[in-house]
Amino acid sequence: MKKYEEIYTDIKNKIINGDYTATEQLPFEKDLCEAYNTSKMTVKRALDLLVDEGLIIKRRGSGTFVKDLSRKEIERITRSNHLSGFTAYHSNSGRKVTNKILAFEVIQADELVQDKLNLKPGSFVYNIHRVRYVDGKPIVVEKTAMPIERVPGLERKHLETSIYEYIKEELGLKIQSAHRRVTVKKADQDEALHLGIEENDPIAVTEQITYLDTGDTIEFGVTKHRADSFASENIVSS
Amino acid sequence: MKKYEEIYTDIKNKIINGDYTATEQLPFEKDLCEAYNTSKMTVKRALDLLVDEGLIIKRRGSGTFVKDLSRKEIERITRSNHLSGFTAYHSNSGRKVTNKILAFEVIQADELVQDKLNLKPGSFVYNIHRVRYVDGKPIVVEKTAMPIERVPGLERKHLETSIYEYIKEELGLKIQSAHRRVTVKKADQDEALHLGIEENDPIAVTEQITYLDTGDTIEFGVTKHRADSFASENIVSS
DNA sequence: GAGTGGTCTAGACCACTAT
DNA sequence: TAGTGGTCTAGACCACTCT
Repeated sequence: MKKYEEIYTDIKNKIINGDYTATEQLPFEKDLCEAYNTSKMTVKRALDLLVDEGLIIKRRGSGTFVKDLSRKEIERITRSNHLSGFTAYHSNSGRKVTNKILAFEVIQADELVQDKLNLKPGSFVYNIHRVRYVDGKPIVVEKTAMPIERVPGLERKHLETSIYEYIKEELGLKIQSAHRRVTVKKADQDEALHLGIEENDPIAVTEQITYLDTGDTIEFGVTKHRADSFASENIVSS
Repeated sequence: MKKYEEIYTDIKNKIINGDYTATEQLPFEKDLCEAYNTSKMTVKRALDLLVDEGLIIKRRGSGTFVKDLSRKEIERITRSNHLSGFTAYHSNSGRKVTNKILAFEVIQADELVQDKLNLKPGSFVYNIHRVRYVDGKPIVVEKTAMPIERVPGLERKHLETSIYEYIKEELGLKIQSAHRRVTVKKADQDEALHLGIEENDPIAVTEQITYLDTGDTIEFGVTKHRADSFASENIVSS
């Protein structure tokens, strides 16, 4: 493990365990350098990770302090959301993910998809339409477009489990980031039917463009979430 | 301006202007060091900002590349949302923000507020309840709790314009970050009335804890948004 | 093997805060 | 004025990709 990760993890654990409590001052960078037998840049980097994560703040001229966080807020940050797919996310909690496939076809990308995925006119994409269940309960209905040449050999069986797993494990591709947008609307008849809710009930809509570590787009997806199983968290800075 | 910010801005502009296009390879770090007459760490830092922002990706052993971004996606990222208050955000677009004050009182923090703001039992907070309008149209209804000792001298007139402005300009405090959570629900009768929508229409609910640059909590707010004027965007990594 | 980006160092100097 | 964190350097060595 990298040195700055070790320092980061160590200090983070001390905050979680209460060795450093809310608003408490951390040792100075100079002292941390000695304690961890390392240089200033490395300590700074470790601390900056904690700043980004929202656990500490730094004040030039004064020192470094744990934020005025409640226990619950620390917990919330701790199990913070890095990018993980639907299947991975829910399976980690020991729940069972199943999918109903409503459509699986290859079509020419329409203008919206072309634009979002930055494709040439006439490009072909998989068009995937699924309802996704956790422990038998419908959670989201999802429409996804994926450029066929970037996901060769995609089959129906992959949709029934996890497309991301296929992309990662079998194709050996790495997903690097996703650009996400959350809005809110009334469920139409179709959405209500699939999600087991009433028409006009509120739903959350997330639009997502996913990128590989090569920088190429791999997916444009629009996901409709049942209101009772949706939450989105993030930390805004500066 | 700091050197790494200059490099960051320069490269960012080149991407926005199309000097570097989607999927194009950037010069190597070594060459950028020469071009900007600086050291590797500084160039790396500038590039890492662009990575965080979602504009480029780096591949060890290969090089650095512009992401496969559409023009619209570049625009979207460009006018990206740092932390800005309601008034500042909407006024920047030349629109007029007004507020209707439904409640302004000092009360003992209830358990929820105590917990979120990490306050001692019995602490007093301002309890503020406002409807906020942009160009006369109701956009959000907002309930905010602020510890009185951290916002001394808050008056009704500040609520009618911008509390953040008072905090920043008159108290000289600096807001550093906010922890946000987005959920979705049906509007109740009260919310519908204030927002000018129908009961049971969908609304977005954001819960926010705001921190000063001292690390202290300054605000716990719950905001109900009209669906037609709400969107939340973010980039998820790793 | 040559070349990329990633980590880390030891230290200089700067901007800011406290006293 | 002393001490904090912030920026920046010049260079070493490592992990990885490509050919």
